[in-house]
Amino acid sequence: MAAKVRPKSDAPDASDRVSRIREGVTAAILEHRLLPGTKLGEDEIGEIYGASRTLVRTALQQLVHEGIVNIEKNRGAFVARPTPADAREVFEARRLIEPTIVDHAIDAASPAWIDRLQQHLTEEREAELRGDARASVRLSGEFHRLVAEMSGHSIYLGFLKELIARSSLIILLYRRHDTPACGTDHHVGIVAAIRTRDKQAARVQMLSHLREIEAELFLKDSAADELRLADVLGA
Amino acid sequence: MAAKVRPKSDAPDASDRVSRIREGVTAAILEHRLLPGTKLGEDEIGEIYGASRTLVRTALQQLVHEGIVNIEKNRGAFVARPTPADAREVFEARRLIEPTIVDHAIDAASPAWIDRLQQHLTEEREAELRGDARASVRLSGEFHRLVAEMSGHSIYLGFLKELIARSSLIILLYRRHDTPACGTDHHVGIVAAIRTRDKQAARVQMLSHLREIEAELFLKDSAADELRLADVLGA
DNA sequence: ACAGGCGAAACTTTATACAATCCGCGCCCG
DNA sequence: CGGGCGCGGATTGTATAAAGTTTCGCCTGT
Repeated sequence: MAAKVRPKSDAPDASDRVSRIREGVTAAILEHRLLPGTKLGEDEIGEIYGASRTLVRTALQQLVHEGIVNIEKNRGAFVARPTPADAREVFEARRLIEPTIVDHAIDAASPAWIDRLQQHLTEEREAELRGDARASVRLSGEFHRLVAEMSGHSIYLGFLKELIARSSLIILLYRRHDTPACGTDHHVGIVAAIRTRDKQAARVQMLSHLREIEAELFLKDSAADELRLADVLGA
Repeated sequence: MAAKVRPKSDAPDASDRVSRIREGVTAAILEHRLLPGTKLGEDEIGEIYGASRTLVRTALQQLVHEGIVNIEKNRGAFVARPTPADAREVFEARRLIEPTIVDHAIDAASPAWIDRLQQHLTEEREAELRGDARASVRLSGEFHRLVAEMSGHSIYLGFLKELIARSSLIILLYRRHDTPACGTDHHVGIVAAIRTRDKQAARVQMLSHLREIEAELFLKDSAADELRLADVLGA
């Protein structure tokens, strides 16, 4: 038998250099440190992570498939800039999928998972209390991803990961005020519904939570043009 | 040595060699010519398409993200082998998404689209009449993709493309009898409902259509173990 | 004769070199 | 003085070569 311990599948991401690049860039986008339209030069990223362009390139291509990076031929890679139409589609898809996800999450709920959710709520509250906007927005997205992981449905999880990443860009582009990206209060209510295994309440609260997020956006196409112009000039 | 006559015109996909590879392999998988577990060697594919391994590699990575190819580290790329659990997830996701898709398709239905659907039904019937199983299974999947394109929702379309490709592998692995993969009759009924803009009927028929496909599968995990074992021994 | 280990071949992975393309800037011309 | 044109730098796309890993065959020892 093989004496060497072989990491069976592509599970460990940290050991893979490509995954480290991908997750680093993803985290930067989810924390609103990389703005839509920012150019992601291959040499530049390669320098940062001490990797060759080959690896950077594969990482960027994965991000393209996740919908948060665009590659223009012979031009390079850029952080994606979702249009208002994209935004509407993303949130419609989330309103369709996430109530079902939370439903399954209740089926799979164990004390360990409940604790995990509770701990996450604490982290969210702490980040909000100390005014750490970057951590707040990241944790808000991670809450939804956590519920999807809980549901155990890998297909839904994959879809939702993509939707969450795009949502982060959308919120950055189209949020009206400086309201928190994702009300922590709603998350508390959802966790409460999961704990009591009240599927109906959980679905309803998830749905209204998503509606409220979308309601805080300003999705007129004119606004997109304004923002786009402003961004170009600012750059 | 290959045709250097590549005019600088950006033809849609044909000029992109990576896309040509990706679509070629995808078509082979959707037509059940490439079986689950088949090794996809880089040199082998590169030879076929007259491309370098670099391009083959990027194409394969895209297919990994579509869920129909697995890459095992230092081992190579293989056609994916969905488990029964994967199969249940895929069909549950389809039952969730496709009724909504057909709903939107009705909103976007135009005479041109109706004609397109009608033409597709004719192709399906012809393929079935002449006993062309490969064309049949391909066209069955394409019908669902066509409806998704009709809906105009690019997010749903992307999700469904992935689900359809995986479904093709699932049907190949777990179909009980040699029943046609996707009853043409159901498609006829769905198109009729779209033509009359009867959303309720369309949703119901799409749902029962998907249920029937799944009902024709044999998704016991024991079967999966047998198959998996056979593969390990055979390899 | 069979089990076990060594070695070579084939493949994937990674890095680097080369070619093609695009953008910016200066020059020339109207 | 303004606009079009062409050249140079920079960046991406592609191919090829070097490096590491796995697998298979053969050979030896018992």
